Amino acid sequence: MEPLNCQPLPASSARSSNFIRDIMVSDLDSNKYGGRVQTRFPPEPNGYLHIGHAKAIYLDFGLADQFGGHTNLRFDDTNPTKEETEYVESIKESIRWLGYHWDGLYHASDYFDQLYEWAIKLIRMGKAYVDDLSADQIREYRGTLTAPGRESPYRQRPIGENLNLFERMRAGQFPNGSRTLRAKIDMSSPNLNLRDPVMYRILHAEHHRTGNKWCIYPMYDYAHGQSDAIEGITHSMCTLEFEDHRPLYNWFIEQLGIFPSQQIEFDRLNLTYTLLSKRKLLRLVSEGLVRGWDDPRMPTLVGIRRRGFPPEALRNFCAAIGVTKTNGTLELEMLEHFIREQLNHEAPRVMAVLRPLRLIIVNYPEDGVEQMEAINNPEDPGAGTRKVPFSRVLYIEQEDFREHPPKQYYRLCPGREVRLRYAYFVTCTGLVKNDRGEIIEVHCTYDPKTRGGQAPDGRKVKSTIHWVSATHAVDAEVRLYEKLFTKTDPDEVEEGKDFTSNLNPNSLAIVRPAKVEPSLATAAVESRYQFERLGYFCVDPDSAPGNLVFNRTLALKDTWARIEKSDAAGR
RNA sequence: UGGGCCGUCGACUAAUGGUAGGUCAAGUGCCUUUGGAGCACUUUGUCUAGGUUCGAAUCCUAGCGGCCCAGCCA
Repeated sequence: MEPLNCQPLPASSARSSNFIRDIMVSDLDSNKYGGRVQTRFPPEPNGYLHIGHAKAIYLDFGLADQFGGHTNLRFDDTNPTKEETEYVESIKESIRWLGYHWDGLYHASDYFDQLYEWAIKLIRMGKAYVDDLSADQIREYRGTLTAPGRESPYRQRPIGENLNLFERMRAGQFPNGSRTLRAKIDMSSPNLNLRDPVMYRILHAEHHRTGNKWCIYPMYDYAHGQSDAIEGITHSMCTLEFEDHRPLYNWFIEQLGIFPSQQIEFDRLNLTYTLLSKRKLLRLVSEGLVRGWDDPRMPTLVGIRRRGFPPEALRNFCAAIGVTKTNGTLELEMLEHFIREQLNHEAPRVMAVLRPLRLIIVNYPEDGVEQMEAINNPEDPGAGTRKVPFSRVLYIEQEDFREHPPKQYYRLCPGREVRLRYAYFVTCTGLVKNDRGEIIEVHCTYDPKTRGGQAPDGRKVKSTIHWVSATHAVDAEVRLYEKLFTKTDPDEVEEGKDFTSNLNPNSLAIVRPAKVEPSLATAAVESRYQFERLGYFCVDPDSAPGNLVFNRTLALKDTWARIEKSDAAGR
């Protein structure tokens, strides 16, 4: 057979091999699955997807795609007490947002009937039995990591009795927890998962899809592999902690003689300054430590989206980080790099002033207004230009003026000439302070011959600063985000404390009103911009006409900040 | 201390017995109408000890270190 891996791969994935791709290539070469690659993404609908899932999605969908394969979306809904339909739509929406499309849409619950039949088959084969032990007793009988378990007294129950009892379990004749169906494997196995694992438990609970049809529900281990087999999944990827489950995954498939799906485990994504545990994220939300699941500081996909991370950047990130079986933690900076790279490429530039300082051009006509031509995106000539109104009174950034400039500070200060981006050279001639000694106004003269930003005599200025025209500017609320936690490992805490003690008190700062150029007045929700010299910003869903709200996605890399920092450290 | 998995620059990841390479981070310089972006250069690495081999990150042995497993969660 012609190896499919000879086909050119998409540019984004044209990098070195990884062990999963190697397995796929080898399976294709050996024709193990008739030339097919079929994967699945199996979220449990009990919470929101996070950046860790983005990696799984990238692998499940992306890898299959590279070999012309297919990917199913399968909701792993075997526990009605935890799962809710409200999560289903959000999960689907996040997958679509990331840019992926599933082939089949299934639920583990679609297979409850088949799973039940297979359970009966295993009972008939003498490979499963109904156990009357309580949860506590089962734990006791299971043994420990170092000591073997003991067989349940019900283990040798006759097949007919097992059949009868299991049927009555299903019929609802027994209360929750009173009995289970267990696989009969090996109570002395060093792998705890093989010590007669529970296949079914009694749960008198309404299921979000099957309603009250069932009161017994399959466990993950009994449901997952068989669901894979039913769908003809060839490569079933999951995270490392399931390695110990693989022998069980294979055991059910072998006993049942069904399609031999194979489970492949990879390393979960860990990021510095980031928590990716559903339980802890839930605490942040329920205790009001963030504003919700889609708070832009959250690592959830809905949060990241609201923050303004482009989906393409996430895909590039996943492609770059690779996949292995090594447990590690990625530096957040790696993620941020791919966000900036994408945004630099696609975000239109605009001017906005976060902390306005009035600048008056004393030699400019009182009511003069000019439309200055500005480039929308220097990285993309096709993005064209726009007009930005200029007038006598402007706002500049407070940070861009110093009465007493430190060394290496190139921005505006008394006597210094700088360029106003896309406008004129201006020279500071004076300043005005209030009673408290704060600078409230800067006075400048402009050189009319430098219109557009070039001096005909060829003289240079050391810096260019951004501005908005005071009369034309639009007010906006700007939400500035920083890392949610102060420690690279948010779980690193003193005795008696938990991760909430590592919350960064400055993770959200609201600036209001910021002054933005008028072209932003009609900016659509979710559209992404670069505020020149400041960073990348996007329009928050809270935004409305006349009430603009922006989120800072990420600040630009700031060489000056680094100079200041190392300067302070050096002193 | 039963079992499983894993150890390559500060971080992540390639090299599939044959030149230890890439990305991020850090640093230096160039360039610049964003102190952005870009470009160039630089620093740092095969857990340890033996062994096999002409040749070992790769194979073998023994250590050391890390992660996971005792839910009727997934």
